Amino acid sequence: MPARRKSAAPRPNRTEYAILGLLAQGPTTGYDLKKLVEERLSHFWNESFGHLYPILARLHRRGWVRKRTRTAKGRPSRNEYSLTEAGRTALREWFWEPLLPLPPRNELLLRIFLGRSAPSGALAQSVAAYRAQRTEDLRTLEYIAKQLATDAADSPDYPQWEMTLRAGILAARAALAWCDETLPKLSNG
Amino acid sequence: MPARRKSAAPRPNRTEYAILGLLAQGPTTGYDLKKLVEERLSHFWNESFGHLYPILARLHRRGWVRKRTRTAKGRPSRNEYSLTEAGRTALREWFWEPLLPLPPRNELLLRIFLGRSAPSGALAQSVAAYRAQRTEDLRTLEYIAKQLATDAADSPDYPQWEMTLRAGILAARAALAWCDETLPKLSNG
DNA sequence: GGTCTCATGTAAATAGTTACATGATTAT
DNA sequence: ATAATCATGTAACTATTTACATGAGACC
Repeated sequence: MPARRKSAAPRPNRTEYAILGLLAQGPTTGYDLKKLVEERLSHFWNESFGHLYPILARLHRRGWVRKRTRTAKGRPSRNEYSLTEAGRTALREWFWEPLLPLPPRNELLLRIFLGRSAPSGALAQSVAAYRAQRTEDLRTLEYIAKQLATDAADSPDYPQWEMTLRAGILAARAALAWCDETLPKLSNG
Repeated sequence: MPARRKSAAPRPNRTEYAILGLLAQGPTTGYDLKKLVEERLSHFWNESFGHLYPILARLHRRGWVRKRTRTAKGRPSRNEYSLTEAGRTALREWFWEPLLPLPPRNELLLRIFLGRSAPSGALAQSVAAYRAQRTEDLRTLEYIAKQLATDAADSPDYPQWEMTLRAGILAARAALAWCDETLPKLSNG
Protein backbone atom coordinates (compact mmCIF):
# COMPACT_ATOMS: atom_id res chain seq x y z
CA MET A 1 0.00 0.00 0.00
CA PRO A 2 1.46 3.37 -0.91
CA ALA A 3 2.03 5.65 2.06
CA ARG A 4 -0.66 8.25 2.45
CA ARG A 5 0.65 11.67 1.65
CA LYS A 6 0.44 14.13 4.49
CA SER A 7 -1.79 17.11 3.87
CA ALA A 8 0.14 20.14 2.68
CA ALA A 9 -2.12 23.03 3.55
CA PRO A 10 -0.61 26.52 3.40
CA ARG A 11 -2.19 27.04 6.80
CA PRO A 12 -4.87 25.20 8.71
CA ASN A 13 -8.37 26.35 8.25
CA ARG A 14 -9.61 28.67 10.97
CA THR A 15 -12.74 29.61 9.10
CA GLU A 16 -14.29 26.43 10.42
CA TYR A 17 -13.95 27.72 13.97
CA ALA A 18 -15.17 31.17 13.09
CA ILE A 19 -18.33 29.52 11.78
CA LEU A 20 -18.68 27.18 14.75
CA GLY A 21 -18.22 30.09 17.13
CA LEU A 22 -20.86 32.18 15.45
CA LEU A 23 -23.26 29.24 15.37
CA ALA A 24 -22.71 28.82 19.10
CA GLN A 25 -24.53 32.11 19.55
CA GLY A 26 -27.57 30.68 17.77
CA PRO A 27 -28.59 28.92 14.53
CA THR A 28 -28.26 30.86 11.28
CA THR A 29 -27.92 30.60 7.52
CA GLY A 30 -24.84 31.01 5.35
CA TYR A 31 -26.19 34.31 4.20
CA ASP A 32 -26.57 35.64 7.71
CA LEU A 33 -23.15 34.35 8.75
CA LYS A 34 -21.67 36.50 6.01
CA LYS A 35 -23.56 39.51 7.32
CA LEU A 36 -22.45 38.82 10.88
CA VAL A 37 -18.82 38.68 9.81
CA GLU A 38 -19.13 41.90 7.88
CA GLU A 39 -20.94 43.79 10.58
CA ARG A 40 -19.08 42.66 13.66
CA LEU A 41 -15.80 41.00 12.80
CA SER A 42 -14.70 43.06 9.83
CA HIS A 43 -11.82 44.77 11.61
CA PHE A 44 -10.09 41.47 12.32
CA TRP A 45 -11.78 38.82 10.17
CA ASN A 46 -13.37 38.29 6.77
CA GLU A 47 -15.13 35.61 4.79
CA SER A 48 -16.54 35.33 1.29
CA PHE A 49 -19.59 33.38 0.16
CA GLY A 50 -17.44 31.20 -2.03
CA HIS A 51 -15.63 30.08 1.07
CA LEU A 52 -18.47 29.97 3.59
CA TYR A 53 -20.83 27.70 1.69
CA PRO A 54 -18.35 24.92 0.92
CA ILE A 55 -17.12 24.94 4.52
CA LEU A 56 -20.64 24.76 5.89
CA ALA A 57 -21.17 21.70 3.69
CA ARG A 58 -17.93 20.19 5.01
CA LEU A 59 -18.87 20.81 8.63
CA HIS A 60 -22.19 19.16 7.91
CA ARG A 61 -20.56 16.08 6.35
CA ARG A 62 -18.31 15.89 9.40
CA GLY A 63 -21.26 16.00 11.76
CA TRP A 64 -20.29 19.23 13.50
CA VAL A 65 -23.37 21.11 12.37
CA ARG A 66 -27.01 20.22 11.80
CA LYS A 67 -28.86 21.48 8.73
CA ARG A 68 -32.53 22.35 8.64
CA THR A 69 -33.99 23.38 5.30
CA ARG A 70 -36.97 25.67 5.48
CA THR A 71 -39.15 26.09 2.42
CA ALA A 72 -41.61 28.92 2.92
CA LYS A 73 -44.30 29.09 0.22
CA GLY A 74 -42.06 28.44 -2.77
CA ARG A 75 -39.46 31.01 -1.78
CA PRO A 76 -35.79 29.96 -2.04
CA SER A 77 -35.22 27.63 0.84
CA ARG A 78 -33.20 28.88 3.78
CA ASN A 79 -30.66 26.40 5.09
CA GLU A 80 -30.39 26.99 8.78
CA TYR A 81 -27.34 25.52 10.50
CA SER A 82 -26.89 24.80 14.18
CA LEU A 83 -24.14 23.28 16.31
CA THR A 84 -24.16 19.61 17.19
CA GLU A 85 -22.61 18.33 20.41
CA ALA A 86 -19.57 17.19 18.39
CA GLY A 87 -19.28 20.69 16.94
CA ARG A 88 -19.47 22.26 20.37
CA THR A 89 -16.70 19.99 21.59
CA ALA A 90 -14.49 20.80 18.60
CA LEU A 91 -15.06 24.50 19.22
CA ARG A 92 -14.10 24.23 22.88
CA GLU A 93 -10.94 22.34 22.02
CA TRP A 94 -9.86 24.98 19.53
CA PHE A 95 -9.61 27.58 22.31
CA TRP A 96 -6.75 25.60 23.84
CA GLU A 97 -4.80 25.12 20.61
CA PRO A 98 -1.71 27.22 19.96
CA LEU A 99 -2.35 30.34 17.91
CA LEU A 100 -1.20 30.01 14.32
CA PRO A 101 0.46 33.24 13.28
CA LEU A 102 -0.14 34.35 9.71
CA PRO A 103 3.03 34.47 7.66
CA PRO A 104 3.76 38.20 7.47
CA ARG A 105 3.23 40.02 4.18
CA ASN A 106 3.44 43.74 4.66
CA GLU A 107 3.62 45.40 1.29
CA LEU A 108 4.28 48.89 2.66
CA LEU A 109 7.30 47.76 4.66
CA LEU A 110 8.54 45.83 1.65
CA ARG A 111 8.46 49.03 -0.36
CA ILE A 112 10.30 50.94 2.33
CA PHE A 113 12.93 48.27 2.61
CA LEU A 114 13.50 48.27 -1.15
CA GLY A 115 13.29 52.05 -1.19
CA ARG A 116 16.56 52.64 -2.97
CA SER A 117 14.88 51.43 -6.16
CA ALA A 118 11.85 53.66 -5.64
CA PRO A 119 11.11 56.70 -7.78
CA SER A 120 11.53 59.91 -5.81
CA GLY A 121 8.40 60.71 -3.83
CA ALA A 122 6.82 57.30 -4.22
CA LEU A 123 7.62 56.09 -0.71
CA ALA A 124 6.21 59.24 0.87
CA GLN A 125 3.09 58.82 -1.20
CA SER A 126 2.63 55.23 -0.08
CA VAL A 127 3.06 56.15 3.57
CA ALA A 128 0.68 59.08 3.22
CA ALA A 129 -1.97 56.85 1.64
CA TYR A 130 -1.52 54.31 4.40
CA ARG A 131 -1.77 57.05 6.99
CA ALA A 132 -5.06 58.24 5.54
CA GLN A 133 -6.44 54.71 5.61
CA ARG A 134 -5.43 54.13 9.20
CA THR A 135 -6.85 57.48 10.28
CA GLU A 136 -10.14 56.47 8.79
CA ASP A 137 -9.94 53.05 10.50
CA LEU A 138 -9.27 54.67 13.85
CA ARG A 139 -12.20 57.05 13.51
CA THR A 140 -14.52 54.16 12.66
CA LEU A 141 -13.33 52.02 15.57
CA GLU A 142 -13.68 54.86 18.04
CA TYR A 143 -17.16 55.59 16.77
CA ILE A 144 -18.22 51.96 17.16
CA ALA A 145 -16.69 51.80 20.63
CA LYS A 146 -18.68 54.84 21.75
CA GLN A 147 -21.84 53.46 20.15
CA LEU A 148 -21.41 50.13 21.90
CA ALA A 149 -20.64 51.68 25.28
CA THR A 150 -24.01 53.41 25.28
CA ASP A 151 -26.14 50.83 23.45
CA ALA A 152 -24.77 47.45 24.44
CA ALA A 153 -22.88 47.94 27.69
CA ASP A 154 -25.07 45.38 29.45
CA SER A 155 -24.76 42.63 26.83
CA PRO A 156 -22.95 39.56 28.17
CA ASP A 157 -20.59 39.87 25.20
CA TYR A 158 -19.79 43.54 25.73
CA PRO A 159 -16.46 43.06 27.55
CA GLN A 160 -15.05 40.92 24.74
CA TRP A 161 -16.34 43.22 22.02
CA GLU A 162 -14.62 46.08 23.73
CA MET A 163 -11.35 44.17 23.94
CA THR A 164 -11.26 43.52 20.21
CA LEU A 165 -12.04 47.17 19.53
CA ARG A 166 -9.27 48.29 21.88
CA ALA A 167 -6.83 46.04 20.03
CA GLY A 168 -7.74 47.76 16.78
CA ILE A 169 -7.54 51.20 18.29
CA LEU A 170 -4.14 50.69 19.88
CA ALA A 171 -2.78 49.16 16.67
CA ALA A 172 -4.11 52.02 14.57
CA ARG A 173 -2.62 54.63 16.91
CA ALA A 174 0.75 52.90 16.79
CA ALA A 175 0.59 52.82 13.00
CA LEU A 176 -0.19 56.55 12.92
CA ALA A 177 2.68 57.31 15.27
CA TRP A 178 4.98 55.41 12.94
CA CYS A 179 3.71 57.33 9.93
CA ASP A 180 4.26 60.61 11.72
CA GLU A 181 7.84 59.86 12.58
CA THR A 182 8.55 58.34 9.16
CA LEU A 183 7.09 60.88 6.76
CA PRO A 184 9.51 63.69 7.69
CA LYS A 185 12.46 61.32 7.24
CA LEU A 186 11.26 60.50 3.74
CA SER A 187 10.85 64.09 2.62
CA ASN A 188 14.15 65.36 4.06
CA GLY A 189 16.04 62.29 2.87
CA MET B 1 -16.05 33.96 -29.27
CA PRO B 2 -16.60 33.19 -25.62
CA ALA B 3 -15.67 36.04 -23.34
CA ARG B 4 -12.32 35.54 -21.63
CA ARG B 5 -12.73 34.92 -17.97
CA LYS B 6 -11.13 37.49 -15.73
CA SER B 7 -8.44 36.20 -13.43
CA ALA B 8 -9.76 35.34 -10.00
CA ALA B 9 -6.68 35.50 -7.81
CA PRO B 10 -7.26 35.57 -4.06
CA ARG B 11 -4.84 38.45 -4.09
CA PRO B 12 -2.37 39.76 -6.60
CA ASN B 13 1.12 38.43 -6.40
CA ARG B 14 3.53 40.74 -4.60
CA THR B 15 6.26 38.13 -4.37
CA GLU B 16 7.23 39.09 -7.91
CA TYR B 17 8.09 42.58 -6.73
CA ALA B 18 9.88 41.36 -3.64
CA ILE B 19 12.11 39.34 -5.94
CA LEU B 20 12.60 42.16 -8.43
CA GLY B 21 13.46 44.54 -5.59
CA LEU B 22 16.04 42.20 -4.14
CA LEU B 23 17.55 41.57 -7.55
CA ALA B 24 17.84 45.34 -8.00
CA GLN B 25 20.46 45.26 -5.26
CA GLY B 26 22.54 42.81 -7.30
CA PRO B 27 22.24 39.44 -9.10
CA THR B 28 21.61 36.34 -7.00
CA THR B 29 20.31 32.78 -7.02
CA GLY B 30 16.99 31.45 -5.79
CA TYR B 31 18.76 29.93 -2.85
CA ASP B 32 20.33 33.21 -1.82
CA LEU B 33 17.06 35.08 -2.28
CA LYS B 34 15.51 32.78 0.27
CA LYS B 35 18.34 33.51 2.69
CA LEU B 36 18.03 37.24 2.13
CA VAL B 37 14.32 37.12 2.90
CA GLU B 38 14.91 35.10 6.05
CA GLU B 39 17.74 37.22 7.34
CA ARG B 40 16.50 40.69 6.54
CA LEU B 41 12.79 40.72 5.75
CA SER B 42 11.52 38.09 8.12
CA HIS B 43 9.68 40.49 10.42
CA PHE B 44 7.42 41.68 7.60
CA TRP B 45 7.83 39.23 4.71
CA ASN B 46 8.36 35.55 3.96
CA GLU B 47 8.86 33.23 1.03
CA SER B 48 9.25 29.49 0.58
CA PHE B 49 11.35 27.69 -2.01
CA GLY B 50 8.24 26.15 -3.50
CA HIS B 51 7.06 29.63 -4.28
CA LEU B 52 10.31 31.36 -5.17
CA TYR B 53 11.52 28.97 -7.86
CA PRO B 54 8.34 28.91 -9.94
CA ILE B 55 8.06 32.69 -9.77
CA LEU B 56 11.66 33.16 -10.85
CA ALA B 57 10.87 30.95 -13.85
CA ARG B 58 7.79 33.06 -14.60
CA LEU B 59 9.71 36.32 -14.37
CA HIS B 60 12.23 34.82 -16.76
CA ARG B 61 9.56 33.79 -19.28
CA ARG B 62 8.17 37.29 -19.05
CA GLY B 63 11.53 38.85 -19.75
CA TRP B 64 11.82 40.70 -16.45
CA VAL B 65 14.92 38.83 -15.32
CA ARG B 66 17.97 37.38 -17.06
CA LYS B 67 19.26 33.92 -16.15
CA ARG B 68 22.89 32.89 -16.18
CA THR B 69 23.71 29.27 -15.38
CA ARG B 70 27.11 28.65 -13.88
CA THR B 71 28.47 25.13 -13.84
CA ALA B 72 31.58 24.98 -11.67
CA LYS B 73 33.50 21.73 -12.04
CA GLY B 74 30.53 19.37 -12.01
CA ARG B 75 28.94 20.94 -8.97
CA PRO B 76 25.17 21.54 -9.10
CA SER B 77 24.72 24.52 -11.35
CA ARG B 78 23.90 27.86 -9.80
CA ASN B 79 21.26 29.83 -11.64
CA GLU B 80 22.05 33.47 -11.15
CA TYR B 81 19.26 35.90 -11.95
CA SER B 82 19.57 39.62 -12.67
CA LEU B 83 17.13 42.37 -13.57
CA THR B 84 16.46 43.31 -17.18
CA GLU B 85 15.49 46.83 -18.18
CA ALA B 86 11.87 45.65 -18.46
CA GLY B 87 12.09 44.27 -14.94
CA ARG B 88 13.51 47.50 -13.62
CA THR B 89 10.64 49.42 -15.20
CA ALA B 90 8.04 47.06 -13.75
CA LEU B 91 9.62 47.45 -10.32
CA ARG B 92 9.57 51.25 -10.51
CA GLU B 93 5.92 51.22 -11.54
CA TRP B 94 4.93 49.02 -8.62
CA PHE B 95 6.01 51.72 -6.15
CA TRP B 96 3.21 53.97 -7.44
CA GLU B 97 0.50 51.34 -7.30
CA PRO B 98 -2.06 51.44 -4.49
CA LEU B 99 -1.20 49.24 -1.52
CA LEU B 100 -3.24 46.07 -1.40
CA PRO B 101 -4.25 45.42 2.18
CA LEU B 102 -4.28 41.80 3.28
CA PRO B 103 -7.72 40.60 4.26
CA PRO B 104 -7.55 40.53 8.07
CA ARG B 105 -7.38 37.17 9.83
CA ASN B 106 -6.54 37.59 13.48
CA GLU B 107 -7.11 34.33 15.27
CA LEU B 108 -6.54 35.75 18.75
CA LEU B 109 -9.17 38.46 18.31
CA LEU B 110 -11.53 35.89 16.87
CA ARG B 111 -11.16 33.86 20.04
CA ILE B 112 -11.73 36.88 22.22
CA PHE B 113 -14.81 37.86 20.27
CA LEU B 114 -16.26 34.35 20.58
CA GLY B 115 -15.13 34.19 24.18
CA ARG B 116 -18.50 33.26 25.65
CA SER B 117 -17.99 29.77 24.19
CA ALA B 118 -14.48 29.48 25.58
CA PRO B 119 -13.54 27.17 28.44
CA SER B 120 -12.66 29.13 31.55
CA GLY B 121 -9.06 30.26 31.48
CA ALA B 122 -8.50 29.55 27.79
CA LEU B 123 -8.70 33.17 26.68
CA ALA B 124 -6.22 34.30 29.31
CA GLN B 125 -3.89 31.52 28.25
CA SER B 126 -4.08 32.57 24.60
CA VAL B 127 -3.38 36.20 25.44
CA ALA B 128 -0.50 35.21 27.70
CA ALA B 129 1.04 33.06 24.95
CA TYR B 130 0.64 35.90 22.49
CA ARG B 131 2.21 38.30 24.96
CA ALA B 132 5.23 36.05 25.37
CA GLN B 133 5.66 35.85 21.62
CA ARG B 134 5.45 39.59 21.15
CA THR B 135 7.87 40.21 24.00
CA GLU B 136 10.34 37.97 22.26
CA ASP B 137 9.71 39.74 18.92
CA LEU B 138 10.32 43.11 20.53
CA ARG B 139 13.55 42.01 22.12
CA THR B 140 14.80 40.67 18.79
CA LEU B 141 13.88 43.81 16.89
CA GLU B 142 15.51 46.07 19.46
CA TYR B 143 18.64 43.95 19.36
CA ILE B 144 18.83 44.14 15.56
CA ALA B 145 18.21 47.88 15.65
CA LYS B 146 21.09 48.41 18.04
CA GLN B 147 23.33 46.10 16.01
CA LEU B 148 22.53 47.97 12.82
CA ALA B 149 23.03 51.39 14.38
CA THR B 150 26.61 50.54 15.24
CA ASP B 151 27.51 48.28 12.29
CA ALA B 152 25.64 49.64 9.31
CA ALA B 153 24.81 53.24 10.11
CA ASP B 154 26.67 54.46 7.03
CA SER B 155 25.04 52.06 4.55
CA PRO B 156 22.94 53.87 1.95
CA ASP B 157 20.06 51.59 2.96
CA TYR B 158 20.33 52.22 6.68
CA PRO B 159 17.55 54.82 6.96
CA GLN B 160 15.02 52.49 5.32
CA TRP B 161 16.11 49.50 7.36
CA GLU B 162 15.64 51.51 10.49
CA MET B 163 12.15 52.57 9.41
CA THR B 164 10.98 48.99 8.98
CA LEU B 165 12.43 48.07 12.34
CA ARG B 166 10.71 51.00 13.99
CA ALA B 167 7.40 49.85 12.49
CA GLY B 168 7.87 46.46 14.07
CA ILE B 169 8.92 47.91 17.39
CA LEU B 170 5.99 50.30 17.67
CA ALA B 171 3.55 47.56 16.65
CA ALA B 172 4.99 45.15 19.20
CA ARG B 173 4.82 47.73 21.97
CA ALA B 174 1.19 48.48 21.13
CA ALA B 175 0.41 44.77 21.19
CA LEU B 176 2.04 44.43 24.61
CA ALA B 177 0.12 47.41 25.95
CA TRP B 178 -3.08 45.77 24.77
CA CYS B 179 -2.14 42.48 26.45
CA ASP B 180 -1.41 44.29 29.69
CA GLU B 181 -4.74 46.02 29.80
CA THR B 182 -6.62 42.92 28.67
CA LEU B 183 -5.19 40.18 30.87
CA PRO B 184 -6.56 41.63 34.14
CA LYS B 185 -10.01 41.96 32.60
CA LEU B 186 -9.94 38.30 31.66
CA SER B 187 -8.94 37.04 35.09
CA ASN B 188 -11.37 39.23 37.05
CA GLY B 189 -14.22 38.56 34.60
C1' DG C 1 -39.27 49.14 -15.18
C1' DG C 2 -35.23 49.06 -12.24
C1' DT C 3 -32.66 48.25 -8.35
C1' DC C 4 -31.94 46.32 -3.77
C1' DT C 5 -32.11 42.64 -0.53
C1' DC C 6 -32.78 37.75 0.47
C1' DA C 7 -30.70 33.35 -0.54
C1' DT C 8 -28.17 29.59 -2.51
C1' DG C 9 -24.44 27.80 -4.54
C1' DT C 10 -20.69 26.44 -8.46
C1' DA C 11 -16.65 27.33 -11.54
C1' DA C 12 -12.21 28.87 -12.52
C1' DA C 13 -8.27 30.56 -11.07
C1' DT C 14 -4.14 31.79 -8.34
C1' DA C 15 -1.42 31.92 -4.04
C1' DG C 16 1.27 29.68 -1.23
C1' DT C 17 2.55 25.73 1.82
C1' DT C 18 4.74 21.28 2.99
C1' DA C 19 6.71 17.14 1.50
C1' DC C 20 9.39 14.77 -1.75
C1' DA C 21 13.46 13.98 -4.71
C1' DT C 22 18.28 14.54 -5.83
C1' DG C 23 23.09 15.09 -5.29
C1' DA C 24 27.72 17.36 -4.23
C1' DT C 25 30.68 19.43 -0.77
C1' DT C 26 32.31 20.62 3.71
C1' DA C 27 32.78 20.43 8.55
C1' DT C 28 32.50 17.43 13.00
C1' DA D 1 30.21 8.12 9.25
C1' DT D 2 27.10 11.73 9.69
C1' DA D 3 25.25 15.93 9.70
C1' DA D 4 24.92 20.51 7.76
C1' DT D 5 25.04 23.55 3.97
C1' DC D 6 24.79 24.46 -0.94
C1' DA D 7 21.53 24.18 -4.69
C1' DT D 8 17.68 23.08 -7.63
C1' DG D 9 13.28 22.03 -8.44
C1' DT D 10 8.47 19.23 -8.68
C1' DA D 11 4.19 17.26 -6.72
C1' DA D 12 0.23 17.43 -4.16
C1' DC D 13 -2.64 19.89 -1.76
C1' DT D 14 -5.58 23.53 0.63
C1' DA D 15 -7.11 28.24 1.12
C1' DT D 16 -9.47 31.69 -0.70
C1' DT D 17 -10.91 34.91 -4.03
C1' DT D 18 -13.79 36.77 -7.90
C1' DA D 19 -17.10 35.94 -11.30
C1' DC D 20 -20.99 33.51 -12.81
C1' DA D 21 -25.73 31.65 -12.43
C1' DT D 22 -30.37 31.79 -10.64
C1' DG D 23 -34.66 33.47 -8.93
C1' DA D 24 -38.26 35.62 -5.71
C1' DG D 25 -40.05 39.53 -3.35
C1' DA D 26 -39.84 44.44 -1.75
C1' DC D 27 -39.49 49.11 -2.64
C1' DC D 28 -39.33 53.30 -5.51
